[in-house]
Formats: sequence, C-alpha cells, structure tokens
Amino acid sequence: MDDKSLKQAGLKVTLPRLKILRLLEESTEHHFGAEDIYRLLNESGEEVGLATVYRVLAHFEHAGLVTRHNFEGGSAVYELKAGGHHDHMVCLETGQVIEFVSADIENIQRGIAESHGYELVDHRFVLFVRPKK
Amino acid sequence: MDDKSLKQAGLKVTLPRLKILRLLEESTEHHFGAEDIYRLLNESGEEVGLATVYRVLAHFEHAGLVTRHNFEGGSAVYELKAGGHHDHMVCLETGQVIEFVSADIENIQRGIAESHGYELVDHRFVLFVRPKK
DNA sequence: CTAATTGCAAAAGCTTTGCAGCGCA
DNA sequence: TGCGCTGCAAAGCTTTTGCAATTAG
Repeated sequence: MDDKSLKQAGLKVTLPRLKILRLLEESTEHHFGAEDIYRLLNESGEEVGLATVYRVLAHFEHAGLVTRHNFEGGSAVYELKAGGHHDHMVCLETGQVIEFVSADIENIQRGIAESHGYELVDHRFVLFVRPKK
Repeated sequence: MDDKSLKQAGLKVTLPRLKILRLLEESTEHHFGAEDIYRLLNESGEEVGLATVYRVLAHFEHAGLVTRHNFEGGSAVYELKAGGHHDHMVCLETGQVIEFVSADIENIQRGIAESHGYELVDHRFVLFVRPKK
C-alpha cells in the first residue's frame, strides 16, 4: 500500500521513504516539521538521518504526496496530501492547527485570479485565531 | 510626518528608524526583505547595520506599523500597513506580488473562525498564479 | 551493473543576540 | 543623566550540499 503510493509517485521504494510515509499516514497529527519526523523515528528505533528526512520530504513534495507550509515560526511543516483539499486555522495560544473547508472560499478565489488576468495554480489560506472567551 | 507615525507608535525617533520608514513609505514597491532594505539604504549612502534593520522591523511589527509575510523562499518580507487591508497574489513565473481586496473573503472568514469556537485575530490569504495564456 | 539514495559532516542562508559605545528624551 | 538604540561580530536555527559508501531495480 505504502509501497504502491511510492511507486505510483515514481519514487524508488527505500526504507527511509517507507518509514517516513508510514509515520505521516498513521499519525493522528497531520502536521510535521522535518525535525519532528527525525526525532519521532529515531525515538522509536528507526534510524534515519536528518538530511535524509529533508531530502525525502522534498521528493515527496515534488511528487505531489505532501504539501509544505510556511506558517509562522522558523521551520516549515509538511502534511500528507490526502482526503479532500482544506485550509488551516492556527491557534495563536496553543499552536494547534485545525483544518477546515470552505466551498465559498474555493469558489471565490478563482474568480479573483482571473479578473486580474491570471490562472490560479494554488493558494494558501490561513486563519490566525484565539479561543473565544 | 514620519516623526509623528513613530511617536504615535510609541517608538523613539532615531535616524535608522526614520530612514527605514521613509524607504517603506516612498517606494513604489511595497514588499521588502530585510536584506533589500539594508542594501537599498547603503547604496544610497545611508549607512545602517543589518542587525538594526532586523530590530527596527521587529519593533515596527510589534507596533503595528508593518506586517511580516512568510511567502515562499527562505526570507520574510515586510510591508507597510497602510491603506486598507488587502491580500496577495504571487505570480509563480515572475515572482511579482499583486495586492487585491475581496470583501467576500473578509466576510466569510470571521464566520469560519467562530463556527469553530474561535475568535479571528488575523489571516493570510495568498493566491499562487500564472499568467493566463 | 548502474544510477539513485543514504549518512555524516561541513556549509550555507536568514535571523537573533551579547556587548560596548552613542544618542534621544 | 539614564535608558534605549546602534553596530559589529559571533552565535543560532533551519535547511542544503559534497562525498564516499550502500542499495534498489
């Protein structure tokens, strides 16, 4: 199954790639920094080099398996592209990332791009929020 | 005038701060990296240290004078908060940044945050586009 | 067998920080 | 005068890269 995703993506099936893909698929959390992945794997005895984690994630991104986000804070986070498209809400107090979908947003944005003479390729919509008192 | 903005923001009026604020206000371009500002100032004979540029921008951000964006690519860009609020469209071929406003987007997002039990603090909406053929 | 991938360590950005001296209020 | 700001250089982080050894197909 993992094997298949990798092959379909045109990627050679190697141990580090399988380990990383499995971690991304099996975790309840959906957003990981490279350092997180490195730490989690090594803590569970799966030895993978940090440079490899970065290279694997870059490959996954090119292959369309994951998306890279630059939220706030120094480091990027990666997320498996699975399930439908969604956007993100980041809680400024807890750092928690909530996913949501808005059909309205999806509909509006294409019109905006086109009214400026452009073709929409992708978008990033992030809400920064705080628990309601 | 510049003087006033700084005082209103509760910032001590110093030469580097004035120079940077003037650059941000007078340029037709609206988006600058710290390195850009450093280079532009020094090229026009205004000597300012790079560390100072970073510190001034951080102060400006806290004071609400500028917004910091983490688009793609290694470095952050800053933009003067002036005129109304707007969002951004980044052309993937030319790197050009276009600003736009969408009342619909503005209206929708607050509802989204609240329906999840959060209060909206800020948002980031970026469209990645390509010239229409 | 060949080309791609890995690991390590070193290097490369971008940004922040320590400290001594200078400048604004 | 006193506290905050500046500059420089050094340190810190995240991410990338060179290279020799290893592995997948």
